[in-house]
Amino acid sequence: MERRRSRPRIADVAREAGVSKTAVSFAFNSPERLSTETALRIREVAGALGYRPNPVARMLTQRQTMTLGVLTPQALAVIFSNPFFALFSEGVAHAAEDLGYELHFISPLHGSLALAVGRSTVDGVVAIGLSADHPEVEQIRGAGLPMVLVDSDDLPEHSSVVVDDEAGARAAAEHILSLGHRDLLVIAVERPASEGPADGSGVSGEPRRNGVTERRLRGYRAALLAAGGDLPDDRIVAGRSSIDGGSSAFQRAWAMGLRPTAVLAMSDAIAIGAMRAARDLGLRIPDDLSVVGFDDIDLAAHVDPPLTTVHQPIRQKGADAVRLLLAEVEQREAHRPEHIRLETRLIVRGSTAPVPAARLKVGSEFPGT
Amino acid sequence: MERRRSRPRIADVAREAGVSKTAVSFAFNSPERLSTETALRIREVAGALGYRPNPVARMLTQRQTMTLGVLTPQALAVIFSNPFFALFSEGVAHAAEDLGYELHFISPLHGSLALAVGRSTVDGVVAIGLSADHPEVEQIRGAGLPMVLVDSDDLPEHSSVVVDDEAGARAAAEHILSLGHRDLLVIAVERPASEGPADGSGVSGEPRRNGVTERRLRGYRAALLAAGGDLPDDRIVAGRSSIDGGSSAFQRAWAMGLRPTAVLAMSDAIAIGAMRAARDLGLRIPDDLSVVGFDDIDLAAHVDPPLTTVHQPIRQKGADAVRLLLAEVEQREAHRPEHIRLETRLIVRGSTAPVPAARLKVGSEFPGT
DNA sequence: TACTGTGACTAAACCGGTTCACTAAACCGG
DNA sequence: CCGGTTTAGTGAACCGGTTTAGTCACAGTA
Repeated sequence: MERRRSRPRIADVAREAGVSKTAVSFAFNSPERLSTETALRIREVAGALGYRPNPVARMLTQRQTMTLGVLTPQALAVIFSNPFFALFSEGVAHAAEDLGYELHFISPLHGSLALAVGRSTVDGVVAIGLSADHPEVEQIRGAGLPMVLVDSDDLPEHSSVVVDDEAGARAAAEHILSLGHRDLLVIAVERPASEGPADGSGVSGEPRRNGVTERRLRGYRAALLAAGGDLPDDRIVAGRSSIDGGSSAFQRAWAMGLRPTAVLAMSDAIAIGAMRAARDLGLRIPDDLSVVGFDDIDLAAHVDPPLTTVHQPIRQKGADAVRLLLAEVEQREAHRPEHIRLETRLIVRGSTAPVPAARLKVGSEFPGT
Repeated sequence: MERRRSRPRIADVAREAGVSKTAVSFAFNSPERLSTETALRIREVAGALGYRPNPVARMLTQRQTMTLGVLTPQALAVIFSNPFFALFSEGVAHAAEDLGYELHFISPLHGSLALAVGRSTVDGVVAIGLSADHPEVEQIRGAGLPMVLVDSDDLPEHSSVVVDDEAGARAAAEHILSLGHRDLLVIAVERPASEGPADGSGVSGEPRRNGVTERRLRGYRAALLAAGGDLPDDRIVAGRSSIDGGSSAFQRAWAMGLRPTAVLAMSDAIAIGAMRAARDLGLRIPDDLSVVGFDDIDLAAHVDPPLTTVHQPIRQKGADAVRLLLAEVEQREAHRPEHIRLETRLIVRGSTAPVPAARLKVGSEFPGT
């Protein structure tokens, strides 16, 4: 007696139940087309055999996978250690689950995002943090795969979700200026190595050239300009968007001789790292140094002192992206791309305070002006 | 002229290039079986047509998906907000990426994990935190899908990865005891609603009955027993494994009149929440209250004071699980399940200190003994 | 009795690839 | 020039389902 080691197929069930493959298929998908007894009997036989319809075969005939992709230019391992991304995924996951879709994370495979995209079996993609000129954007468009861009520059052909980064950054800078600070340090998110020039030069410490960083920088600048100051390049450093990244960026700035009274950080992780580094250097927060973050991750309210930061609706960003994507996936024809811009909001907590008296310059002028 | 709206198929490329489907397939998968020029020409035609082999069809014929599933009994949204899981995923993702596999997260779909498993197209699954008697374990075995269990009780048929929870918990308790503490509070991870009894009763605050909680409880007990004490049920409370969960669990204990000098928390998130709640109640840490966590997530070293905790190699757990799973996936026959047990290590930081003098009982006896 | 309709079920085509078995032509040493 | 091996390529079967277009038996109607 030969032992069948592979899973039973629809044909096995059909033979065993003495019906056609079609009948078995009907028994599962449209039982009303069969007499009640037949449908029941088929399902019984199927159960006894341990039959489970092969989902890959089903995907092939239905020409849809009921799976959505989340595309990121960074490795999964990096992604998961980023609290911002965790929140975003939460939003995406929630919406996808509600609508009955599975989720598939697409990140560079063997260093190649193109390869990963080619292999992936999804009905549509949410791309996060992918600059609009990234080559994969073109690849996905070429493949005719519906896509929603999040935190990119707007592309007319694709729906998109962004937050008003510029207004948020401006609010952060205005808050700091209103407290009398004039000597600022901006810590941006550095460009990851994978996006750097091929020769590997100038990778570390260089601000990312993508939309988010640019927009936030514009916001900071706008506030400073309105107050009669400006933001010279040597007041901008960059680091990885993590606690350690913020920590070492602040140390680097300190070593370069900078002695700011306030730090504008482009992410909460960076802000928290900067606070740690500052404290290790003997500074008290907010007495000696004010720090403002960006994002308002859950941790922000839980550090000591609680972090003043720019809140952005991260979960909602994920949920909205899925909603837009499904609108396109489910009614392919006659679909017009939609562009959503969500608002930000400054949340003042304990990490900012008036500029220390000792550092107060006469008339609160900007240094050198 | 009819516009072809669907993607080109292999037959289109074959026709356009004047060759057979087989040749096109060869051009991509085994070009050495074709003359160099033919292979090149076919690829050119394919490129011009924007042809991309349909990965679903490929999966069907190859009968493998090059995708691994990560199975969790909780909703994705919950998962992503859990730093422990983020670390674990990091380990899984790293290993999977190295080996050329995609990752697919499987979590309850419309509340049904069974449905999600049925739909998923994976070559094998890593199940985390699924108790061994969970019905889905049986379902997956029935489907003949390779599976590795993480943090469950060992099942002889499946490979598994666990850490030595009992020894870790014992080390934590011994540390606390050696500092003179006798009045302890244990905060366990509560059973999630989805695992509770159907009538919804007794869900909140009840410790989870899965292997991890049990093993850690045993470890705590062993240390206490060896020191001549014990761990009555009213010294154990439970909360969600999050900062807020720990916070409210501690508040609940306090409201019940408990005034411990030390807290043994079953996760760092809970420990951090307990510290916050304690501080809000006017307690100083570690002067008035010592707190020990479990896991050693990245944040543990970054809170104030830095958290004393039991380190477990979370990333490695993920990586090892993938390694074991692939051993089974890639050579289905003649495979013997393997069981890995990783070590834990107590990391003493700033959240634990000798019992406050005011609370020191004569002879350091246990209360009531 | 012939005609029409309906309920229950089926054979065959199809989804889009891969692969097995085979062939025609070129090559090759003796 | 012969028999055997390589090279380059092909047609058909196959993966495991769904779906289209019937077939067949039987009941109802004129």
